[in-house]
Amino acid sequence: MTDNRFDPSLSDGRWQRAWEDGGTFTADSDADKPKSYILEMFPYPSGRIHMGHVRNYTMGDVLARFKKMSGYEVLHPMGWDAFGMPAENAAMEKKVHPGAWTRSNIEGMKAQLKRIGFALDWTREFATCDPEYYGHEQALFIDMYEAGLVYRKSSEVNWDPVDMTVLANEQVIDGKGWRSGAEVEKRKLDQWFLKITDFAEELLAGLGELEHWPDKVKLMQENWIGKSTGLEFSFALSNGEKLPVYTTRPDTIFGASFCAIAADHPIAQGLSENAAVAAFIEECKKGGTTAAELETAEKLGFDTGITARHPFTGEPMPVFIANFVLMDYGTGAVMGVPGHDQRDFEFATKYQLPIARVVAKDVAQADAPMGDEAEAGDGVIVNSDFLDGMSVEDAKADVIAKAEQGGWGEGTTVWRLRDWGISRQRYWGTPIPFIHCDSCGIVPVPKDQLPVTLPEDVDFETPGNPLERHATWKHCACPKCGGEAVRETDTLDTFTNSSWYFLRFASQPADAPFDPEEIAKWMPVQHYIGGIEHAILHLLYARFWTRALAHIGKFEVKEPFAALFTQGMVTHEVYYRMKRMDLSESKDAAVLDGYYSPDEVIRASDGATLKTDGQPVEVGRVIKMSKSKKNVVDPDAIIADYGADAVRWFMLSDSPPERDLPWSEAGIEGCWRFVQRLWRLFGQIDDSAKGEDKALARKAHQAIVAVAEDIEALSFNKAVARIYELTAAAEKAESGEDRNFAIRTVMHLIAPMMPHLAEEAYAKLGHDTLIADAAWPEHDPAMLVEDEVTIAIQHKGKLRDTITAPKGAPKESLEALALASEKVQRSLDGAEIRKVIVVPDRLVNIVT
RNA sequence: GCGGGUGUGGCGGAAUGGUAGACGCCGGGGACUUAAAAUCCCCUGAUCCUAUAGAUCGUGUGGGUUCGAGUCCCACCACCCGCACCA
Repeated sequence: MTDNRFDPSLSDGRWQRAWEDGGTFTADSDADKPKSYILEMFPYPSGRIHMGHVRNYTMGDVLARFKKMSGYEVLHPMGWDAFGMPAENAAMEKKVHPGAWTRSNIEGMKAQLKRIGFALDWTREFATCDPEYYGHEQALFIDMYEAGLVYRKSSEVNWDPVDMTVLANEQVIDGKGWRSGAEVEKRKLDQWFLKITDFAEELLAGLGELEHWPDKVKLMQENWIGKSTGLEFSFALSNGEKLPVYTTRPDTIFGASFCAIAADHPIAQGLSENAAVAAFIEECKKGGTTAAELETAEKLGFDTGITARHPFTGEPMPVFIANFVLMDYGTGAVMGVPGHDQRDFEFATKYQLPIARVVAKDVAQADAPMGDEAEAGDGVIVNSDFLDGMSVEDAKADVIAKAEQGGWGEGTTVWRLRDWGISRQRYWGTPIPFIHCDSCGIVPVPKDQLPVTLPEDVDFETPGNPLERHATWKHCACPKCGGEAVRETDTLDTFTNSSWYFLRFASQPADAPFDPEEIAKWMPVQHYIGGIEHAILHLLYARFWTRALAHIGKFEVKEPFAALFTQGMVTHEVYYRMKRMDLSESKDAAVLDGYYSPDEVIRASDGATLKTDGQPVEVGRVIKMSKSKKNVVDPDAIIADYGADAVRWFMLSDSPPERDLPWSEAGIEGCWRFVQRLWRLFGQIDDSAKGEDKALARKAHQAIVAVAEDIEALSFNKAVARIYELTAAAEKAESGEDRNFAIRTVMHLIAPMMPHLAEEAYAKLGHDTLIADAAWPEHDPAMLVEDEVTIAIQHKGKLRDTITAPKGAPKESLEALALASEKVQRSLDGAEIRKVIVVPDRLVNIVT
């Protein structure tokens, strides 16, 4: 390489090999240093690394390298979330085995990651489709079964007719399969479940201790868990049956004027011999589930003719089948209090049921007429017999107490969270390690027979579960009685695989899923970084597995991730053309003709043209990179042009990490220029030069502290800005000891961010060790303090002048200096000074 | 509908209640060069202006607290995200 130009095509590989050969980033759990576990959400091996991965892993990498330089033993592993439907889809489309497809993708993506120079401990790499990994998962699953956390039940499931599989509630979006987009159907199947609801209270309470998680994510989980407290009680019905209902507002019980049950409630079903009832139930099922449809859906009811007896007044109330009552929440039946619940209000208005006021602002307002909507707010109870005058809270407690004393109801907690249905009728997943025996029932596979491995010879020509169709795989002997039996052919939801992988990274004995002593050394993960799209599913399941495993005595850790960071997406503007459908001039007649990728387009400051024909293309919004919009930039191509460090620097610059990062060609060019600028600067260290530059030295010491703080806070964009400032100051400075110090400081500060450049420069200075192993520079606290400060002088709230004063100058002298300013005097223009506010080392504000 | 977030130059964005626009990108001007690339220097919120000076306005809108508000409070607007008939 030439001296005045940094050549990443030579340097990147050289240092990547040096780190690998030296085991630089291999974590030693026996090291006598404080430990730090840095983890990014592991990728699904879909084929290629994309910019989103690069951004995610660059952030973790900077943290990991910085922690190492700061004296920590760092665990920064990588692996593959390798089970999942894309592999099966590929198998169907391309006629390759899911395993072969997955392995080849892993190989390619691993090479891509290495090309970016991530400080990963590859010795701990695994894929969740490795029999060793999923075998341990099967063992843990059996442990959970034995602890009573796994059960089977016949249940209505979300059936995806395209993927031919069951979906979790979380995987159904607006009534459609999250992956296939197909309309989801209801089916009854025998399913395996994990008792996540046993941990609902814990998972909710645990959120309170997660100080370093984004509030947004905690709130989303809180809403998902959905705790509510209230009263469950039964109405006596005119047909002799009992109708259990659940309410969060027992205080409004005197305002109840009807009952409503879900269309699939047993009582409704029992009446369905009546054609009118059956027709109404059918009508309720038709309603769409999209946001817009629900918003506008009219409240519909069918009067069953049955009446319910009010527990206090004894009054009969009509019982309706209603389309707005959900069977799978509470008891599937509600008491309708139209005055204080908006849905009940709409319903009562439509069917002309009484709307009584039982909550008012104060007792004097007891007879105030109701408006045109329900009053859900706080107040005092009125028109409610013994509750009159009580606060809402007191009345709730009182009614619950009365119900419990009277034995007709009890205070209960209801959760929105459902148990986790983990059965998938799919091939490419962890086989559920159980055997069905006609005489012994359900029998776990003995642990010494684990792993239950997937058969290799499967076909994907027909939809459905290949394990079910396989000629021999499912047939086996019962471990208990030795008779003929069949294996469970369901596999575990892929979210299971990602629910404990961080434990396996921390510790990987051959004969157990993990070693509790090693777990104790590394867990919890100190920084967990990934996309916001996992705010609920993955993060809740991982928290559940960790708690469940702790519950059955596997280790002490309760929460897996001490700090969570959700990074923004990498975005790019879209390029497209419209075409006209007809000859009219109306712009509305134009429809999308097609999208163009950034490398098909020449982008100028005032627009964009297509390379092939030189004609303009439309420049659209800046949105998430996606193949369908063609606004993707391939990391490999960029790295080939600019090297790994320029790309890494781009990922860290400008946008705060939690926000979206707009990719731009100009931006990466700028990063490339900075790489070369640093290279020239690093070449200017001259140890023979003499000369002081206290201001520069001070800047360098301040940067050491500030950049460290910024990295710890993951404010990479701020760290980048400070490094630019120090670089510019060092460039301008006269050569001498302090300049050399400043340049060496820059070299160390950029080492976590641009490690190849830093290593190359470090080696050029004659070091035969790695800068990756070097210590973060020490700072001199005395050098952090300026001895001169700039003081702002304000008058009438505006800046009039600035003066330079020694740090810590007394108020009186600052005031005198301020008043001595000619500009200030001009602004004052002889006005009478009423007050002077002096903030030491900051400003003087003169009030007239 | 409920909950949460965001709003600052042409763009990405800085700013413990104390000099708004750090830093980067774009743009303009200049130096070097036969030329280009590369590099370096200067300018770059708006308006006014008697123009190296000076003034006014300016952080979504309208109020408020304060000597002083991008920052705190109240009301509103726009956009984004999550949940959604959850009793």
